[in-house]
Amino acid sequence: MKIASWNVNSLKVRLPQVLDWLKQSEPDVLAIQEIKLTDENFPVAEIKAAGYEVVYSGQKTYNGVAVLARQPLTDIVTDIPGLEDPQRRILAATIGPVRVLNLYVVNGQEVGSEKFAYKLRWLSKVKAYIQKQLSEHNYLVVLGDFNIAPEDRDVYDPELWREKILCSSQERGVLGEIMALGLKDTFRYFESGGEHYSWWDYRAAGFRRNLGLRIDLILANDALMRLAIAAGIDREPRGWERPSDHTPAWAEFNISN
DNA sequence: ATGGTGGACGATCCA
Repeated sequence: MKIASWNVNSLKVRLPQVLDWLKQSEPDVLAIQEIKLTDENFPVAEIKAAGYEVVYSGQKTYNGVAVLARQPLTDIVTDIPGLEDPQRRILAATIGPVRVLNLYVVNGQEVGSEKFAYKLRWLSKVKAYIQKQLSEHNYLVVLGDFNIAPEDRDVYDPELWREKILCSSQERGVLGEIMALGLKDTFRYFESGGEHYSWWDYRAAGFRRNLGLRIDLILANDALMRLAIAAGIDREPRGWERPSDHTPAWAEFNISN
């Protein structure tokens, strides 16, 4: 089972690229973030025609998440206990034996800002939900745009980004707490080196110069991690015409469905 | 030089 994550930065603009990527990469599950459209405007027919079932939690202009899968998606959750939030950032679904939790983590703008406080609050509620999900499911994947670079090797210039948003000790601390519940970074199970990124700023020719951060993560619980056979980041879509600023990350597990 | 680009939307907000 191949599971992928991609912040598409507007599904309206990126739908053709999503369909192209599905065809060439053949994931069993694709979690997408920042669809930036309402449920009424979700392109269900196009995605079904590509051979995928889909569930979504949309919002006008900002945020919005969806999960595409070759098999039925069940037990859908879009709101979690203790988090009254109009922003559509969470979508949990079960596909075959695997529970999938798709997250569009709050960006946070700047360390110490009101949005930063919201980010930490949001993460603490999500952490509690993940703890509960771990106790209820044999196989759990938590994936998405985490808006946190886990370590310095995930950042093109760690000194420039030291204690900045996406890299601060507080953000890394909460991510560490979440992973300590029993989740591992699938990418790091297979690749220990630096210069592997999933997001490059549109500005300052970030992609051309590989000035990126690895902030799109696929975490798996220990039982599922034992079945992991590969993980990676597909840089190709970031080089396409009119790209998202993120590129897809993926992980493959030795389970048939 | 406090910039740059991109999406949504229709003046700014968000990333």
